[in-house]
Amino acid sequence: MLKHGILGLLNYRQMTGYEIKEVFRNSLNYFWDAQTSQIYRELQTLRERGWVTDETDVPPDRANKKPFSITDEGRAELCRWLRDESVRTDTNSPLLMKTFFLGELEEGESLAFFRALRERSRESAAVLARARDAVEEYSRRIPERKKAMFWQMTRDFGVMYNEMLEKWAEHCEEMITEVEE
Amino acid sequence: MLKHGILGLLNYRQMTGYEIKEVFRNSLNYFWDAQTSQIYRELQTLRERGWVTDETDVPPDRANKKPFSITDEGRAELCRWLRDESVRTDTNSPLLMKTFFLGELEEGESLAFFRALRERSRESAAVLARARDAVEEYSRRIPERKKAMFWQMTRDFGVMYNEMLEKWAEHCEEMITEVEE
DNA sequence: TGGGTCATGTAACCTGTTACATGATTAG
DNA sequence: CTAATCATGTAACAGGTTACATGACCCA
Repeated sequence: MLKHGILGLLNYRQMTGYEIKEVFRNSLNYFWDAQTSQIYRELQTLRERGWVTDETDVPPDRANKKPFSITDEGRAELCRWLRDESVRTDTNSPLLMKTFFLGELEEGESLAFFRALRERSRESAAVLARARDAVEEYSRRIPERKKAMFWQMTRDFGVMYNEMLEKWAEHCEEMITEVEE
Repeated sequence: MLKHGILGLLNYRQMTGYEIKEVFRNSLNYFWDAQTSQIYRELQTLRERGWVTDETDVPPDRANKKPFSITDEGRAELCRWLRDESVRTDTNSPLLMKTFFLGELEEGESLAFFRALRERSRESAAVLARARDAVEEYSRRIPERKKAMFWQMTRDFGVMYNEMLEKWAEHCEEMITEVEE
């Protein structure tokens, strides 16, 4: 998966591994966490597959920089992946795994679990609220207005998911307290 | 993660690897996908850690069955995990990764993406609707009513997530068509 | 007796994580 | 000059996937 994320970024422009990491940390962080070690490794395999190249016509401004750019094969692969029907339906939720077995704990403890969840949800809501303007601001500086729309969609997902999560946690707390009476 | 799922199930009762697989396939399938190969491997490491044992007092009804049961250490570990604050916030969403770069495709294609998503969402909604009664039915046959409540919560999450997903997909389709005019 | 499903695995691989090492460049 | 941060990696591990192998049991 990270492979295609990297391809997507290199499709915008030539980048070094370090820059890729920065973009993930600053823009894609709320739906993907990328380790530098993995980024550098993936860049090697992408190069072996001929999807990216480190031979760029624009030489780096620093000696210790190693910029990569996407190849035509890489662009083809990016589109193939985007068109691919089989969108993994993000199964495997550690959150629900835990919830499923939460009946083993005392009422107080399971209540605390959902309260902590709501707390964290509120925190990310604050982050996402700021993200809206950041995306708008950034998109104003690039030519392709269309792309910014899809970036905003991922942020909107975050907002809606958060709202849902908070509602769900509340619902669970009610279920627990109703039984307790 | 699967380790603790297995511990949770063995905490209900003694089970073979095959039975564990069946429970995952029939009850936990909409939030976790477990391969048999992994289940058998995890059972070995759980045994090595002393959290489960294959030495059971109740001998299997079939020669080729190998039932496992949870140990006191296993139960302690299960509770430790349930109480653990650091609930991984399920980052890394392949769905959003794809959405982020969807601007590379034609409007028609990106619209098709969200329509397909809504279609799949409606399908799982139907499955989850049936799941409600299944959980109720099953819980009526066991003594611990309390546990069934948490099972229902995971189903409710599924329902709410699905609704959210459908709304989001609709919202995205609107964004695309509004720009297209 | 032969096909289905019950039942247990092994091996290779892929993706992501954790911990660590190291050199180059820049700002104070 | 020195500390921060820019920049590139390696090694070992953990968790999950894919493909395959194999034997027991049951029912028609």
